[in-house]
Amino acid sequence: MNIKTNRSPLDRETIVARAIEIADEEGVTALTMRSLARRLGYEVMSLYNHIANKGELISLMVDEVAAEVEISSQGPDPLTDVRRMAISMREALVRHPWAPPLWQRELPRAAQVERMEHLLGLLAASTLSPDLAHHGFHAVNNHVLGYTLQELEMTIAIGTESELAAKTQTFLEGLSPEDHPHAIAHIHQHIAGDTSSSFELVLDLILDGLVRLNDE
Amino acid sequence: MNIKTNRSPLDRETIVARAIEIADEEGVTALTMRSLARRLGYEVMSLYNHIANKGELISLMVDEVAAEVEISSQGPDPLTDVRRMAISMREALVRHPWAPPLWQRELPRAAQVERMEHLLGLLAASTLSPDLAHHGFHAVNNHVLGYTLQELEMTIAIGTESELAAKTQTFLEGLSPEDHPHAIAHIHQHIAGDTSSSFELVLDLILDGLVRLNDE
DNA sequence: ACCTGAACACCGTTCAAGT
DNA sequence: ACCTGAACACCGTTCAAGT
Repeated sequence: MNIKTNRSPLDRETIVARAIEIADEEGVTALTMRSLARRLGYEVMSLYNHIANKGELISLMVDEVAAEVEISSQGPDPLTDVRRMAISMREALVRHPWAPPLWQRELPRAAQVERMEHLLGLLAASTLSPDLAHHGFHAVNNHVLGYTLQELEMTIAIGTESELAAKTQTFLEGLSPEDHPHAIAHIHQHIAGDTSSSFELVLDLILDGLVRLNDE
Repeated sequence: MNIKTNRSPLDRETIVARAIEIADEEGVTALTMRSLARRLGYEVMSLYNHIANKGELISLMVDEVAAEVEISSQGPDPLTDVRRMAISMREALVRHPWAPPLWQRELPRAAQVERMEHLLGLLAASTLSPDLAHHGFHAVNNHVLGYTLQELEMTIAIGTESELAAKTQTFLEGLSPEDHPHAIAHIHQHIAGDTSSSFELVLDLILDGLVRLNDE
């Protein structure tokens, strides 16, 4: 009796879905071909019948996160839709904290291309010049990615997880108030602060700046 | 005769320096404890007499890059110095393309803290409100990091390296002009474009936006 | 105090063999 | 066509032994 029951048939889609589960629950470092196979109820080598290698797996996982980004097109004007997509992208990235560092390591796949195409379309439909639309695409993209990336690192280091919070605490105590007053104040602002409003503040700053530059 | 000649004595400083050499020349993936030991002329295990583990090594390497960022304070006004530091930071990151993805994975070390302290000091000395100074720190930081990160990925994927350029070429050909006109145009803009002027354009957009928001 | 040989517990991946 | 046992070539790291 070789056939194990209670296991779904193996295909790319379910492999990627389980891989995302592991990464969400236990972090990317816990995602190995072996741990993935174990969760699926198959042997490691079976995975290679459906994906070329781990790099392809990760690329597929990232594209699945990209697919969660809302394609917005109902706004009163194109830049409002750009704004909504930026917020939706941040939400998707926060849902999958392992994704930001891997976001653009491979060439974009289907969902990523779709998101990119739509975002560029919105910018082209706006009042922005082609040149500013190009810069705007990257400015928005980088802001979302950079902000989320740093926010997640900060949350990991400072958040309520007692173990790492202690590490940060000893770090903070290592800073002398006379030598590093601003750094100390900055970290305290973080512990008290509301990050998501700060995200939108800078996002609007960028969008407004683009429009202003365009109208000059 | 156990003593090998022609090798510098082992210490943290030279270990980190050689590690950076390997990463610069052959990429981070080529940096293993074994390859590092080989370059130093020692055995692998000797490294552990000077550094705790590979994580600490990488953290030390990143701090060395942070030390290359110019601490600017001669400008006509504080925000000009902020601008200069942002440009200097980008230059340091471009010099060490492996650094951006690792930039804030660990708690900041001495040089990183110094850079942070000075940057925050400049923002505090500017006309910006404490709140906007806080947001400004992250906006500038994220822009530099995000922009450099995406620029480096793009360069790797699109640059003159024939092998990967071909990969991008087939990717481009996979996009149909009727379905993805904007994406195709965007990539062509990249191949032709001047990235470093775009970096400064968005940087100024952010700095001007902060001042404007502050003066409202 | 610093260096190192041997070994351990992992990785991703290949290949030939099974059904 | 898909699954898998055994094996390979790597990792980072530990520990006891050397000097």
